[in-house]
Amino acid sequence: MSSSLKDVAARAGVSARTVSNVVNGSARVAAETRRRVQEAIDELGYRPNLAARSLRAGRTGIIGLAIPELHPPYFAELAGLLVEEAGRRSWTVIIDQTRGDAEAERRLLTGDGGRVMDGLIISPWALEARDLTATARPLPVVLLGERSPQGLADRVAVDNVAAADEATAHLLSTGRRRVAAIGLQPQLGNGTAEQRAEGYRRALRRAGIAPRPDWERPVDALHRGDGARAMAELLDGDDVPDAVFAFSDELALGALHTARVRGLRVPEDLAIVGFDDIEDGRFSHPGLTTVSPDKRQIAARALQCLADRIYSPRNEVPASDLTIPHRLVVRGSSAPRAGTP
Amino acid sequence: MSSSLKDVAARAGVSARTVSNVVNGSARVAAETRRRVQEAIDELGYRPNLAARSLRAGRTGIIGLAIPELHPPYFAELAGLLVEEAGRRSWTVIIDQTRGDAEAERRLLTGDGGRVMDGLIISPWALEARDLTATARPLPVVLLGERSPQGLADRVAVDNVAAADEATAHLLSTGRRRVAAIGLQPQLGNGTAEQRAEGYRRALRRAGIAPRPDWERPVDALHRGDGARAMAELLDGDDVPDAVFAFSDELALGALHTARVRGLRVPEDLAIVGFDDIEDGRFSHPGLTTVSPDKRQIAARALQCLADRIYSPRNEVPASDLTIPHRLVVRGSSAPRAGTP
DNA sequence: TTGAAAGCGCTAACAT
DNA sequence: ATGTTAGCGCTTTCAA
Repeated sequence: MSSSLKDVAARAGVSARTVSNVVNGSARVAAETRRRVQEAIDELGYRPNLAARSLRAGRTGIIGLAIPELHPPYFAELAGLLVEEAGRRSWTVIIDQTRGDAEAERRLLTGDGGRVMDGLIISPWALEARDLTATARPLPVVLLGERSPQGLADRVAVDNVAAADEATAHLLSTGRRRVAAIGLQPQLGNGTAEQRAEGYRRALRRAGIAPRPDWERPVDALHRGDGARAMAELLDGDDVPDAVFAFSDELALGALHTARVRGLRVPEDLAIVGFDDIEDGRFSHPGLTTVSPDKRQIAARALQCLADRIYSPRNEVPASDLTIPHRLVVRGSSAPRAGTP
Repeated sequence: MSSSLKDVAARAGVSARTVSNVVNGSARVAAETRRRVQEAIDELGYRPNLAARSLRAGRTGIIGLAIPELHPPYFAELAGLLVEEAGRRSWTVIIDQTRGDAEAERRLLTGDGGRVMDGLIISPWALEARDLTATARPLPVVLLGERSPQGLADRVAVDNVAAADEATAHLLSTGRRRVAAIGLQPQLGNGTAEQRAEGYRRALRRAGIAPRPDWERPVDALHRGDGARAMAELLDGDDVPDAVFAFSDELALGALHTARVRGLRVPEDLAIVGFDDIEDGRFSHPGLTTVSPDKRQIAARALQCLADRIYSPRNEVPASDLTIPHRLVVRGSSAPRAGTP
């Protein structure tokens, strides 16, 4: 067993109180005493027991991040930023993968199995905001994405409808009229895909184009393979689109893959736009046009929300619903066809 | 404040002991008592305080994962697998990003700032194994990658020399003779790049080719941009290679990017092989030939090492040095040139 | 089967 | 400036 405050105190011939003061640099301690204590600490290799400290403080300094999966580039980047920003606040981050399992999400939210985390940032997949309210949680929670939780919890997200509208409008502006969508998830409750579909349709209608259900392709997950499959379905149809708006960059890269395997030229035969601005899209061929959410801001704001709640006097900070800026990054995959203005 | 064991006990009219028994499902409790207690738990929304439990148990159930950065696909995939495998053991994972900072790595290892973690899995960047021994740690540590710690700590890694040798030999077998390398990191202590360079040179020599220092390109990091830059340097040289072995897939994808921007055909004009088998390489054009380490096994074995130490009676499990299998996955980026056998 | 109580390591209120 | 001590919430030994 490693040594405790008491051991150090004994060795230095002082009381636990004094050692605690030295460790925390808090109260004033005589220089000579401090030296003796520090010596004892070094000799014993003393390290404060954080469990004890947490028990005392009623706080652990640990926050949770719950995402469907860690490895997709979007989540990996976001998680990296959250860990980094959390570090600034001296918080450490526990990562949980919910794998799109409603039960896992619920368990995290209700804190079954015990309270370690001071707060939770969750990117829901299966659950809707409404599910959250059902559970009595003393735990501060921030939702990433999702539809508006109507004051039931904090939420940080981009304006998905507007962003999807812009992306689609951009494709239309390059002269394409036959724009398909990849990435609908009718089976899901979190609403993100639905919002992007709505923006997509809105842009079409504004251009006088009637949305075609057969050009709104559903997917199981947002991985490259799903995008590749959906693209293949589109190309196997009677009527082939000349542009695709994919609801994530990974879907877009999958679609790009299929297009090239099938011998289509991108962007000449098929233009593609994605969503997320992951690094791969900057190095693909052609470069991927995409909606770029300000990920660092998502991370920073989510943590700010959490901090407000954790440090606020006895709950009742009004729930905030923050919209994070995004911008359309145009690259080669949606270049205008030769001859188009 | 949320309710404690005592509150539940009071409400149910039993002692804390009994509530504890119910919560842990441990000792035998009369059905009727259990029901009353459970009712009180539900009513009060009781959740065990894990800090208290940890303090008692002397264990937190939390392990640390320290990696340079979370977002590179290789680390993201590995981290995802580690989180998943840790879950099987009912461990949660705290993630730290060391950003290649020796001081950060050292701090994690020495446990300055206190003990929360029961163990640490670290992928060192700046530190060498030798640095580890300098610190008196009661903390179980597993090294990922690195050179052999000579019994000073557990280590899990692929055979980098052999793998690099295979990759290079594969390029030679497709008829290329002018094989360059991208990814040396002479400033680093962890040895991985050095081992891969060694394997690369070994294969060249075996084929009767003298390694050329100007074709061993150093990089600052393993990102796509670094690979793109290194490739540009190679192409700007007097003498241009017909193949490149990149020490990571990201470097390889960056190199591929540059090659295509410069109008080179891959694999006809330039063959490329990477290392890591990240998902992007499966969807790039052409598909990326790569060394594929068994990442799940890396994760599983690392956790096993940790478990052995954490649960072993009073230290002194001999340090293990595990070699994880890898295989060469051949894709389009290294296809033989037409006319080559 | 259940209760009473000690103690894990730390901080802070109170005392000197 | 430093010592003494209660108590954070839990598990578990000892008793009943």
